[in-house]
Amino acid sequence: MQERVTTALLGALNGAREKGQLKTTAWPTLSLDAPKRPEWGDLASTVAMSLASSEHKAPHDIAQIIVENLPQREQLFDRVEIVHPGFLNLTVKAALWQEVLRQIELQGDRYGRAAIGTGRRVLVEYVSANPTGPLHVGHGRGAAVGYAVVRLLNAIGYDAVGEYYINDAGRQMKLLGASVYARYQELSGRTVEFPEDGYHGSYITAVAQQLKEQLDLVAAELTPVDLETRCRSLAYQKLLGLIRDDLQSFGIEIQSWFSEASLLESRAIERALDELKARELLFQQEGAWWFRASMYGDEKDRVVRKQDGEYTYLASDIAYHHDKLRRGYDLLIDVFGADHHGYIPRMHAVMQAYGHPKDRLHVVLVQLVKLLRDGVEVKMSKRTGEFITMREVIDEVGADAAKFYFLMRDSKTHLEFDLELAKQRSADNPVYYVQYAHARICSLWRVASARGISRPSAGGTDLSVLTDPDELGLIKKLSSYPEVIQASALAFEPHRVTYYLQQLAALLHTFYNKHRVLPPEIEQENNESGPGEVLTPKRTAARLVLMGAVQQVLRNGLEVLGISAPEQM
RNA sequence: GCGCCCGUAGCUCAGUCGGAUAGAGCAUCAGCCUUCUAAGCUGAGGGUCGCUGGUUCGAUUCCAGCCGGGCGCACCA
Repeated sequence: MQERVTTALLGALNGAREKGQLKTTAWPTLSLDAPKRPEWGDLASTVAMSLASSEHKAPHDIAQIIVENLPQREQLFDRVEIVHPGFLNLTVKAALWQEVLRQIELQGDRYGRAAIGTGRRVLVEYVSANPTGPLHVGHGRGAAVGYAVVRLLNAIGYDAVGEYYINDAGRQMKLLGASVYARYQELSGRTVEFPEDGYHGSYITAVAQQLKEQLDLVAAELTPVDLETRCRSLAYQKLLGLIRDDLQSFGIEIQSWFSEASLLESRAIERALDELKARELLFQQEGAWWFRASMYGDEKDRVVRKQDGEYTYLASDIAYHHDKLRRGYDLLIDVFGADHHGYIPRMHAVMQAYGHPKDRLHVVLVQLVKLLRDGVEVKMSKRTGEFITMREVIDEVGADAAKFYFLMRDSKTHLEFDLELAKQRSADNPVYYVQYAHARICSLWRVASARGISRPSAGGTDLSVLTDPDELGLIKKLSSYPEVIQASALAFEPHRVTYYLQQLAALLHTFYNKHRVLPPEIEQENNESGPGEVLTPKRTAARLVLMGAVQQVLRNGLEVLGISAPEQM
């Protein structure tokens, strides 16, 4: 609908220019908002006001010119008004709104999808937690956001893939091995010194316990060093398996897993750095190799290879992003925890060092989650290994509620997550509010079929009876859904969808309480379906079509976020 | 000290490519189920959009400076 009106406005502007009434060559972007007050029409444009300065005309006069040149004015609009100082308020014909319902029925699951990104490949890297322990709540938010971003991009035509970068090389892995080794020794009655920066979490002991039998078999044949190495690889597999399981229970499907260690094995790090050397973007100083990040806006140059010959984490990351580019992705997205924001400039520098624009990489920041229980903060400490795991949250509140909560707020702002609140099956919990709207409509189908009323198709139903403000309000909301999806996807901001769904659900609940869709079971004298209206079969049919469209959009919206749409609650 | 993010109702937060009287949920108060799911609805109260300047016909939105909160500034990952 917005598209149709925008086209008409553009036609008016071009028409006026041909007649010499307007001179501006490049029109500003025509944005149409739904005005706050119903008497201001369905859609409003501020274009006349923004043209005022370049045209040297009063906004009101420009608006007048636009109105005079508006093509198909009679067919499209019931009312066209100019309001001081130059608002153009348009009231679209009800018949056109009703048309939206036919479109939704026709497009079904595809309603809201678009082809904007067709032919462009995107790689979204998210979670990427070290496989040295279970995922915690913060990872859960990153997972929900990353997954939703992938689905949103796919919805508007991009070929987007989610990838998990496994940090399975370097110091953290060594520490993991040493920690498990120490716990294993303890379990076998020997005492060894626990590594200084080792992992203290109780899950390490649990892993050691689980591996004990396996390790006992080989313990006698291996040197302590080899045994520790064995601990490392077994613990790594175990923990990565747990992470995969956790993500699966959370309903997150990650298409691709990329191992950091594979970069070392394949000498990809060397090759990636050689390429930088060839471009004279590496230099040696004090026995270390440095990347000239400062040439591309980072605050200083960064070490990629230490004095002792070891690569830094940045070296792996350079090679990893180099690899992503080589794999031919048009856009790279990294979902980072906000505590890594200092890393962004150097990654942008990497992009440019390889000759790409820096916005070829977009970083989505996800702020930390403040976990509460009954309003009291639950403290987490990485050092002692005491933290709330993602698994605990899923078990306690369910995957749907957890996802919705994580996606409710702009990911770059802090999020309070109250476990008790998220668990409550009440108005306090927005996910149920939205799902309930969906289930209520499904219930209509059940009752209708029990009473022998079949579901009408939009094409074969007279929708002209849908003129009530509540009905038109719902339709207008439905018609803006595709725009919401596009804007949300292009901004990488899934929270816009959760917000939209809550608004749509609110309109549905209001409608549902105020108006009837199906006739009452028993014939009644009073056959009112709402204030001053009579429920005729015609009205029932039209409203069923409307309900079907609302259900479709609720389902599509939940689907794109990876949240279920239950038929019964 | 430098850099990034945030500051909107008592609380948690939407909104902001500059627009008309700033929104939702929670909490508080008052109502609504013999008829399609009350996990719902209706109404009421509640705001110097952190502060001060600037740009503009118009600023919560853009710019600058301050104040407050979070995070980051390794030859760690």
